Amino acid sequence: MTGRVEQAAERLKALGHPLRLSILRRLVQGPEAGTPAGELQTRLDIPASTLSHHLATLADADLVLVAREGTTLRYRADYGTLRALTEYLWQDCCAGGAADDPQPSPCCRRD
Amino acid sequence: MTGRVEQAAERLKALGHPLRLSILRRLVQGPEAGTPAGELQTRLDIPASTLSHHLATLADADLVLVAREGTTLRYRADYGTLRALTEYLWQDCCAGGAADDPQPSPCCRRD
DNA sequence: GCACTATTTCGACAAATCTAGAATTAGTTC
DNA sequence: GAACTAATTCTAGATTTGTCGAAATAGTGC
Repeated sequence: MTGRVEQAAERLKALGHPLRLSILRRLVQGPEAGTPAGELQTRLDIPASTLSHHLATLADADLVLVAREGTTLRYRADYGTLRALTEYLWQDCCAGGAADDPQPSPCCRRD
Repeated sequence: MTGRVEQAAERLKALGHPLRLSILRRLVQGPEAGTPAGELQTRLDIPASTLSHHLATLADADLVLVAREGTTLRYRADYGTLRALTEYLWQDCCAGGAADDPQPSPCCRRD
């Protein structure tokens, strides 16, 4: 019974850490099939347990998906969730979220 | 000497709290001149000190601006920062941030 | 300056988060 | 099943965050 605001907040919070944002960037840049956790660990140069902790946070927020391939786990970005989140944030910023104020806010005016 | 990733993470983190997200929504929906802190307090029905704390967090992240008007402080959304943030997040999600992977990720494909 | 209102800052406590070494689980290969 | 690799879970300590009452500050009007 988690509301829209709560869910969006949870996901934004999950993105609100330099390491997790870096992880997501790598995943987006990596192959569509996903990037092995070990490769992330090597690239980011952090302890495996720390990485695993952050990956779990991202997965809990439905921002990344996992698939096992032998002994390695491949992580990849969940573009559906990411798109929904950016759209929500955008509407929050531009239209005030609800429908009771149809005209766009100044945020939308691009010069 | 704060990098782009760190700054984006700080701002996403600031948005990553239900109350702060609700505050921002109210500000976006409110008048362009800004919404008095007292009005936010009444609407959200939370202690003034708690609200002030969250407003400070949003202000520290440059997500909101303040202007004094007599004894009241009017808060309003900083659309410039919000737009930059959503754009950064969007590019992070769609193009991998850097220029070493020009073609868009599946995230951009809208059906 | 005094009373009054609006809002912030201080202080304290509980709860959540971050980090990372150690132990454990999952899977493969022989 | 033993040895090996990949990754997670456990555990603990340090730090940060969230909450909110009490006290302080900023501004207005008499």
